[in-house]
Amino acid sequence: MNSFVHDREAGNDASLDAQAVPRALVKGRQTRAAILDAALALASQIGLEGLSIGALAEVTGMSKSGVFAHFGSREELQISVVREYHARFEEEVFLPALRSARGLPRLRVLFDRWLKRVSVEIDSGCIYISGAVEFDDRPGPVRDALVTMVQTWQTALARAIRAAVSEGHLRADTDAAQLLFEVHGLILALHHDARF
Amino acid sequence: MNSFVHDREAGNDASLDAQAVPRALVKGRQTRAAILDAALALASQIGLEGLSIGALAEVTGMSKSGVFAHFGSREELQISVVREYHARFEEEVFLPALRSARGLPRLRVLFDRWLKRVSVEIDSGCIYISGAVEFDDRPGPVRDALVTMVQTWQTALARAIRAAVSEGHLRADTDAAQLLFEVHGLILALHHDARF
DNA sequence: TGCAAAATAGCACGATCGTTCGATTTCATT
DNA sequence: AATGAAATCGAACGATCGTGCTATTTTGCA
Repeated sequence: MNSFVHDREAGNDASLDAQAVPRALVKGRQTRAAILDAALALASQIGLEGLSIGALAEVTGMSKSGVFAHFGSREELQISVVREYHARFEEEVFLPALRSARGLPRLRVLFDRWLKRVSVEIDSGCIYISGAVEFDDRPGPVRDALVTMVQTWQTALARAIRAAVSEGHLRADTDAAQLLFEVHGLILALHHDARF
Repeated sequence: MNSFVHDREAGNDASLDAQAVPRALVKGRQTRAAILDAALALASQIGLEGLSIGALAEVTGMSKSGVFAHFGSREELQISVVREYHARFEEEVFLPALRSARGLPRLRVLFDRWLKRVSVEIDSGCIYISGAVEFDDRPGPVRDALVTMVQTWQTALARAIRAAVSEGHLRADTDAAQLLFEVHGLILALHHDARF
């Protein structure tokens, strides 16, 4: 479900939508996507905790209950935002890197795009980072979702580092975890300085 | 006012309190300090934005308006918390380092205590870090106070680095800003991993 | 073109928020 | 002990929050 390449088994639940299922319900998905889009922008600015259904309704021009009905609860909305951010992150950072050669080239693209997303697109902060700070002391499903997403990304990155090592592009004695930690620190410091 | 060693001119506004001023008002300061103590603990856990006067009143066992009267506004309360955190940070991290020899020894103590404060005392998150994330998109006095405090600390640290260079403890071509950036990244990554 | 279902709106609820204000208690000084 | 100021309380306000209902509109298919 949260992919980043691994696990591709029970995936295709979107193949027979408009035909087998009696009601096609397109409009619903559309507005839901529009709401999620606005929610993502809002959450990037004021944080996942600051996200309110009322503000979201005002931005999208619909009623509070109309927005609410799409998610069933505020918590589910927050989780949906996290998932949406994850999907976009994957699409803009991870997937393009797959077109580069395994090893250092791919690792470079990964790092490059990550860095760009954090520094250039600075108008909308990284939800992985702000979410980690907001929910580090707040157990629950939202925190769980965040942890899962961040871990997925870190794992994918670690895999890319190890690939670069096994390709001979990085020194054989490279400590993948250590390098990952340092790169992560660099990104965090950059994000901090750029936004604050 | 926010010290970290520099500027020591118009400082002593606490010398003639209990005598020259007609009314001594001790109790007021006391409870204010108690409230601030609770506020600091609360803000460290749920963030400066999550800080609410109602919760603070419940924790301290007094009425909402009683708490409120000490600060005049929620914003002023938040700023007071930032200042209090700053004061404690200075006392626990910066001042002890002054007892070590100028140069690398002092820099070591600074880094050591900073790291300890961020990782060991992990139960209460760093307000510099969480505040930066919460207020990076929220202009106003609280953000201004945070920026000032963080900058004060960074400046002090940069000064210590340059001192270590001029003492010959670090290579003469050391880029202080770069080293500061890297150390900062290390702290941020550590804080992230430890709490999340 | 109808009809059922899905999508959305409207309204109200209890809770909590920051803040105001007048009454009351606690305190330091004469 | 009396007094005036400082500290604290209690109640209320308007606003906003998430959420639960019941209408009403919109949609997709026969």
